[in-house]
Amino acid sequence: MPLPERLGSHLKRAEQALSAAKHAALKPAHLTVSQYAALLHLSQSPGISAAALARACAVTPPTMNTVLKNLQENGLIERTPHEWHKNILETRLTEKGERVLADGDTRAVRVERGLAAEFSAEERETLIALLGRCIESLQASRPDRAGTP
Amino acid sequence: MPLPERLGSHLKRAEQALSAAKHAALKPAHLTVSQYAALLHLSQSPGISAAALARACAVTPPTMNTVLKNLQENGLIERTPHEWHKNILETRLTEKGERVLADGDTRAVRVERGLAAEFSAEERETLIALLGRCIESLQASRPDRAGTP
DNA sequence: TGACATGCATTAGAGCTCTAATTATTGTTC
DNA sequence: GAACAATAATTAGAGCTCTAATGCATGTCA
Repeated sequence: MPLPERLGSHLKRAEQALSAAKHAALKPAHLTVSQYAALLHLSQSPGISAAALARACAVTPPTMNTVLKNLQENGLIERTPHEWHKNILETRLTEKGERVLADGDTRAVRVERGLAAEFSAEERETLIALLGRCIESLQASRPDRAGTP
Repeated sequence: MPLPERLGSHLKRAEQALSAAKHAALKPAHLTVSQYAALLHLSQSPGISAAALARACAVTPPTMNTVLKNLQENGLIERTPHEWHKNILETRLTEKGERVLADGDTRAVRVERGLAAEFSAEERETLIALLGRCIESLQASRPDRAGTP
């Protein structure tokens, strides 16, 4: 099967370009793409557990664990035991985390807007719909992950 | 900016789903997705240098170095000094590498065909074209990488 | 010939990602 | 109450990825 016919190669390159662009954009904020994603979801659901955050960011718990570890070392988040549910660590942004996220967000959104400006509203919808079908199709072929969001 | 409006989140999830599907498909062949990509390009350009292979796979030379190191340890490739250009290591598939690649290729192509079957020919072209514009747009915003394929 | 640019290979270091396994807690079911 | 399932957190280990820096070889140009 010739490479240009494989949807996967195009998909991979596009994601790679996006990731590289965001990485470069977030560098001045001293954030990685993953750290930014975690902070963003965290700001929208304060006190969320690491496992739930992992689901929101579509990564596995151990992955989120390493990301959170680095964020904590940099003082951007704090993790405190849940009041009565002893097996949960509530994760929250620190003040510094709020500031850094705000800075990073303007930079990341700039990239997203630049990309969005490349397309018309109709094209954006088409692209999102097609990507959604990719995701569904690929997940359907993996029964073990059927219900994973 | 709301998350569902960000093209990036959809792009990332689609790539993640594809990568996971391929990883699972290649597991019985004892290959990672990156190793498979390297072997595939290698079979099409025998004797290519590691740097050129890195460009073909759209990764950096050190990345390709680690991939090749693992492939060599598993006896799938061999690297011999270039005849007269002493600074180049020619990389080639071993017989075992050929066999493993053939096995992995049928598995990987199965995933690609399954994904492609989700769409009509027109839809596939549309998706590839839209992804191509994503790549161009994102690379244009990174002057340092302008000419990188 | 010497200085320089180019390209290849490699190392060091940081960070992300996964699977697999372990431990602990909570809530349910018999 | 005891066994069980479900969820959360964590560790271990392998692998990929990047940037930055170094060393070496080749070819070009003054």
